[in-house]
Amino acid sequence: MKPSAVPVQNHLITLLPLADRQRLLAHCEPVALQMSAVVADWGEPTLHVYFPTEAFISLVTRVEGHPGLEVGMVGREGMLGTQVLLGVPVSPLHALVQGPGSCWRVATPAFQQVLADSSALQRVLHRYLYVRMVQLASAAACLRFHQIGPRLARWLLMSQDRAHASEFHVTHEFLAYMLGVRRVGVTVAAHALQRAGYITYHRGHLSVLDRPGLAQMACACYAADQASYHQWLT
Amino acid sequence: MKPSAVPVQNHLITLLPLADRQRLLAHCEPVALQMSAVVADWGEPTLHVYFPTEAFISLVTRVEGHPGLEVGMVGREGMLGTQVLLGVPVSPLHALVQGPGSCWRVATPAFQQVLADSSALQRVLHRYLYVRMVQLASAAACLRFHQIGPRLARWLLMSQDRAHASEFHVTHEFLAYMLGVRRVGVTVAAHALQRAGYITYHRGHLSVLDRPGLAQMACACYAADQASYHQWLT
DNA sequence: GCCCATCTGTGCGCTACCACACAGTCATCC
DNA sequence: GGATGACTGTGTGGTAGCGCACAGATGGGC
Repeated sequence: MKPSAVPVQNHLITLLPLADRQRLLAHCEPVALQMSAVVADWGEPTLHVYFPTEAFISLVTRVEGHPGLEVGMVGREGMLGTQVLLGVPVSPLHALVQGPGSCWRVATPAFQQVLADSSALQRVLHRYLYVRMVQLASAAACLRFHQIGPRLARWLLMSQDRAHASEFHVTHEFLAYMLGVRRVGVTVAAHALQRAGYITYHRGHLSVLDRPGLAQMACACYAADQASYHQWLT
Repeated sequence: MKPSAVPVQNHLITLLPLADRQRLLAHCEPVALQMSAVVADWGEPTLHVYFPTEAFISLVTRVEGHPGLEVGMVGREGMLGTQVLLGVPVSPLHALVQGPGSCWRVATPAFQQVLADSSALQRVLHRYLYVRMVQLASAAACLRFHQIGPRLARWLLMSQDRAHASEFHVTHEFLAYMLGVRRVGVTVAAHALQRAGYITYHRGHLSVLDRPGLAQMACACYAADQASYHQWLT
């Protein structure tokens, strides 16, 4: 749990040429995000943008009469606060820390300044925003067509990627919230994955045992998301 | 059905200051989109962007093993080709003409040029893109939580808004494709709306009779989408 | 005027998921 | 070490929507 000696980096930032990267990092401050912290909320002003290095964050939309629904994740591969790229410093989503850890944080005005001065940064983040839109569209189809089991498997893979660990803290209750289903539905699906030997869990602690097994179980959206990310962000 | 004498306009364009508007219109050419034409396709290069004036277009995502799923509509209030704003001239979605009619078309390079020179245009279109993202997220939740009846009612309202007419050509089969459900599901839901006196239809020709009735039937996503559009685009 | 393709209505069995309810198990805190 | 709260497993009945199959209606083409 100690910060590693080698500075952990955010992938979007590593894509920048040295000069642009340094200009951005000059305005970055390191912050540690706590589990379950709310980093952004519906309709609230976006005071900072975040580039996770260890932490990862779930993006949750809402619809009246329902508790919420995850429509994206942001980890070391991404950025929180893309709306600032569009000149709209108001968060459209709820952002919940799902994996604690370090993060770069940039105040919105400073970020806008750096962005205006760096076409390389614009290029990278515009592409990232494009990928998010593609993923948002595919998430919609996934929600409509795919069943709990494959969606759960996909969720676990995505979380594992961002947690950089094969174990993490998550309860069935929380998973149900993320996936927009009942807790019992998650219990049944998770049970099946456990019986297949792909995962094991106990009172909120979950371990991935067989990643290829999970990948086989997951819906194709996982691979599709990966592909579009890699297509546009090296 | 004749082009009106008064030039019909696209709402995004009318939001521009006169100078910027004229600069953009100088590169626009009028085109008439035919019913069922495919204006963009998955992974294809975006050679033009479109600003509908009479026409309207459905945006369709896909997921393996399923025919497709509508995730947005573009009519006089919007623009097709927002990915160009992000420097990615490749279409992430399938774009299908759902209401025929006139449209402004701009070649991608010319559009990029005008965009670079007009901060007002950037501002308007960035906001539009933000609204599309919000709507995409809410569409995901709508797909997950809402039933066919309310979703159908919402679809009809959205189409009516964009068709500028209370009648349009659409079959149950097509509606099923858009909504991601079986044709039979649409038949049942449409039947209910007809029995309630909100709509009437016959062999592919549908008329909205009672718009307030439909609005009452539709899920809250309709109002939410409207609200976010008006919040950011006057 | 007839045929045929298209469009709409209906029926039947099935599945995934829902709502609600409750039991068992385990960690932690006093 | 006993109570309490959190977490997971199970059961029962209900419903929305699915897959499949087919029947009736109607408009356009010949």
